[in-house]
Amino acid sequence: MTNEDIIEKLSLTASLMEINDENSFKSDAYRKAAFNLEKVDKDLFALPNDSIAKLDGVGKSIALAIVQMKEKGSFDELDKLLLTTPNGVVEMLSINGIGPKKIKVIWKELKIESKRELLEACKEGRVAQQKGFGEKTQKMIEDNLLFEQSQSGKLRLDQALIMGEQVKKALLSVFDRVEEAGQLYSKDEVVEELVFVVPNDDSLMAQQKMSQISVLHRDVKTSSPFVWRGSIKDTAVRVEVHVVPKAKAVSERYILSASNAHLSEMVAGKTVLGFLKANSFASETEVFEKLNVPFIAPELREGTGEWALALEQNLPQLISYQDLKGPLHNHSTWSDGKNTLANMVAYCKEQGWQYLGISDHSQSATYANGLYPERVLAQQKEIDALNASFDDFKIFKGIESDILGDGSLDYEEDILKTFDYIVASVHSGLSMDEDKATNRLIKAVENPYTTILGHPTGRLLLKRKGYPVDFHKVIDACAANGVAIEINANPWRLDISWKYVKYALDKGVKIAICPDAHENEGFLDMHFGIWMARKGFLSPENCINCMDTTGLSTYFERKC
DNA sequence: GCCGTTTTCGGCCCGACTGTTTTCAGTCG
Repeated sequence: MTNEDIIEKLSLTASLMEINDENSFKSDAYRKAAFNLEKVDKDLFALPNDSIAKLDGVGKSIALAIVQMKEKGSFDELDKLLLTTPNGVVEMLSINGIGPKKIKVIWKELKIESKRELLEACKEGRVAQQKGFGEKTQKMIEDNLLFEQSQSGKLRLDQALIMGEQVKKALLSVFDRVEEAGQLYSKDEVVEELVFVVPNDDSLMAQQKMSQISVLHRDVKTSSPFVWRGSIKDTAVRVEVHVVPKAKAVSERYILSASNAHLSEMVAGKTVLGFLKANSFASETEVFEKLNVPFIAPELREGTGEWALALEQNLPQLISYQDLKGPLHNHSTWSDGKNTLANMVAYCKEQGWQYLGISDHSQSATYANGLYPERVLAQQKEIDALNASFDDFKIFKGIESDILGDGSLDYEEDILKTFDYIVASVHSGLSMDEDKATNRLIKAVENPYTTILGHPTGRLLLKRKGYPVDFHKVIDACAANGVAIEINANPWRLDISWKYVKYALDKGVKIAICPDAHENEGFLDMHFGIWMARKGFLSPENCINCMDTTGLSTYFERKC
């Protein structure tokens, strides 16, 4: 059990208490304890029992709950609540836009005990009739339930990589060679199924071996002698295993992983698909050698212009993780991050980076302990002192400024001008139509103090769609105002989508690959950002955090 | 349930936004 698991269970307890009419101050106490524990950077289970109760917001009862979790993975109070609350009601907590209070009404008044029943009730108009509900709320619940249904079984890339590794390990227990293919190999932002290629000339034997793997469940209807289809047992996660003759393994893996648009392109007089099917290859390198074109990376095989560039010998040198010189969008204990500035610097130095850009939340983000002007100045004083103590490292003074409802930034000019750079992002008022969202972003981009446009759509993959944006207009505004665009590398976001990166580059817009780290481990999310950037043709010279300290300082000064 | 005393009880709680109300409750970041 990790700290995150403990926090999740305490938050769940708070919600269940609200649903079950427990004293609201009691449920608040659990919520507050969970909130405070998010800032604890020590392993809670490693702490001695008596020091757990000394943590902020944790008293005798919650300390006991944590100790019980250490012993048995749960605690009495939560177990009791789970016993009296139907599973389907607990699951409703994941629906965006409704919380414990509304769920209580749905359960107690409408006698609904599952998401399926809730969806029916929405369609029949019964939900809107309840006090406190209305047509719009009903429509929102219905939309969100349908969205959730459409995402069922899909995985974020980070989840897919972990589960893919587990499935691969299971496959390797019965096969000598297993290669990931499909969206795992092309590094899609969302993975719909885990696809593998098993090079094996005896498909019958291979199928028999598959049946020995207990973590996988075969779907008899869709499987065939050469393709095993099914899921990870007890989940909706789809798995596909292609047993292919060894001589065809390279071609098959390529075909299963590239987009149709990529495979339909004409090269050497035939389609790529035809070429791959007609030949055998020892490696992917050989595919391109035979065509006499430079290697096209698996991430780039999307059919978005890569063949034309390859045939002209003009493919850009794609960015790699080693090109990064430091992270720019990060949060410290000054706002809602877990680590102190000094601690973050130590971590960045270990990674071999030259700088750390710190951009804590701005004043409007009160929920995240956003910085009022006096705290901005106090933080900058600490940064000055730290910078004075380094000879080969620099902290850049930034802020993640909320883009307010009217598109303006979150401070007056006297504060805005104190930063080295500003990441401007939207955090509230997310339900906007395309015009409003586009204009709000453009207004922020036109602010002379904006350096980087942060997570432009506010989407959370598989969870929240994000508001609609006219990207061409926003990117054009970035080009006109010299504003870089962030690829937020947090696997929940991956925002801006790689699909718009090429357009941005064509317009001369620079990209920043930002981890949005709230703790040191979060810096490593930049790996996800790098994959997305590669899908979008990004080379190091167009990524601002591939600049060295001097180059980046000059880049920032240009804006100030 | 937690905290901090004006110590063994009484008060806790951030504010914008939305939708449902007719002055506010619920949700979220």
